[in-house]
Formats: sequence, structure tokens, C-alpha cells
Amino acid sequence: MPTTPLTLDATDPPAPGGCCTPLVREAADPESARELARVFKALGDPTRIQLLSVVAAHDGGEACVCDLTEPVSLSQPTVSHHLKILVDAGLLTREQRGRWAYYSLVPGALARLATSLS
Amino acid sequence: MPTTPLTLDATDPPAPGGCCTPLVREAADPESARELARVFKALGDPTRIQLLSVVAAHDGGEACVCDLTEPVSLSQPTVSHHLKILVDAGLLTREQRGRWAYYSLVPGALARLATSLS
DNA sequence: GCCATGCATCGAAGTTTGTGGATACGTTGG
DNA sequence: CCAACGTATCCACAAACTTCGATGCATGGC
Repeated sequence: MPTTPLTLDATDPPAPGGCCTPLVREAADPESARELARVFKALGDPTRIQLLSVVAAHDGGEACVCDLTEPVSLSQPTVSHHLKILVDAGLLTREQRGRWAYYSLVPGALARLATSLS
Repeated sequence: MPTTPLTLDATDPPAPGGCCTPLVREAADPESARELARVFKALGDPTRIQLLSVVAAHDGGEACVCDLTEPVSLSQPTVSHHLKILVDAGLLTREQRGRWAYYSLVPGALARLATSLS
């Protein structure tokens, strides 16, 4: 998980010219675009938005899978699948305590993502 | 295109109880989640991130399709397809001038999305 | 030790998405 | 008018995604 700023901004030197100028000003290199898209794709599903919301709303900011299946009306394997995607995207963390797996928001993740939108 | 705030926040009254409490505190109703996910899904592709970036970097904040095919190394129909998705998501606007279609960022769209991440 | 519980993983079915070639549409220039 | 140009749309296809039932893997209680 890179900690680069990842913004959509791009330095653009003023360049006159009509349509279809051959200039390619290296705006947002493909590598950053791929990483940004990876996180946004994780947010691109209504179920996962709800999961994040329910986790954030729970006491202590954490919730186990059994707390999450009912709010989204999906099976336990499906919820586990979505949670894994959110963890891989760096938005949630997983902590096993006893029989339960507690998920909670990664502290600055959403804020950092917000700033990357400029 | 609704203009509702659309935040991930949720009021959470303190409620004691062990795991698997039956409480569902209505954190982010499904309707808002669907709308938010729709926009995030549009951002969930590296090509579209690059397109937004290139458009933002161009002079005047606008670019035609012919300016965009080369930076992303994709065919013209594919670029038009991605641009349509970004327009439908409310992130880009399309303005036809002469033979060219100029795309530009919707002024407050990205900023509004950023605030919805809290 | 044995069974119940909470969760992850696997396999599969149905749907969606990304991509490009062919083509149609609107605009400009001669 | 007609040809050339820039875009959008249509069609097809491969890849990825969402979902669930079945199953495996730990942990805890008896």
C-alpha cells in the first residue's frame, strides 16, 4: 500500500495550439491512476458503502460479520467477500478476537481519499 | 441527479450489548448508498481516472475526444464510452462546438464527492 | 475429546463491464 | 451536393464481478 499523495492534479504548462495537439502532459501517471481506481472500485458497490457506514456507526467503530449480514440482507459468505475487498483496498482493518472478526475503519483512509479528489 | 448531501455519517446513539445485537441504526439508507456507489463506480477504472486528469490538465479545462484517445492508448469508441459514463455520473459535461465535442469537469462535482467521504 | 459457533474459502451460475470493429449521424468545406 | 472529418451507437466477445450453497478451519464451551 503506497503512501503517495495520489492527486488528480497535473502541472500544465501553457501551450497554445488548436484541437488535437500532440502534447501529452503526463497528467496523472498510469500507476497512480491504477491505484486510485482500485480504491474507488472498492467503493463502487452499494453494499460496500452500506457496510462501511454500518461499521462506522457501531460502538467503538467496529463490528463483526454477524452484525453486518442483517443490515445488508445478504448471506454471510457474500458479506465476508465484500469485507475482504474493503480490507484489500485499505479502507477497513480486520482484527480477530476470540471467535469473532472485528472490522473497523482505517483512521485516515477516507480523509486521504477525499484530499486526492482535490 | 439528486442534490442531497449524501454523507457516510450516521447518528449512533450509545447502545450497550454484546456481539450480534439486533440493532440496525439506519446508517446510510440504501438509496443514498446506491447513488454514492454509482459515482464511485464511474471512478473505479484507471482509464476514466486518466481521462478526468487529462481533461483537467488541458487548457481551459476542456478537451475533445481526439485529445484523449492517445493519452490512454485506446480506440475512439472506447474513449467515447468511458466519457459517457463520466457524464452520466455527473463528473463531466459535454458541449458540442462545430465538429468537436468538448468535455470539461463539472465545477463542484469532485469537491462535493470529497465532502461526502466526511 | 467432542460438538457448536463464527468466519473464510471454494465452486458455480448469472450478470455486468471493458474493449474494438463496423457503421450511422451530424458538421464543415469545396 | 458530395466528400471528409469527428463522434456516437451497435454488435460481439472475453474478462471480471456479485451472489449463494457447500465445505473447511479455527476457537470456545461442555
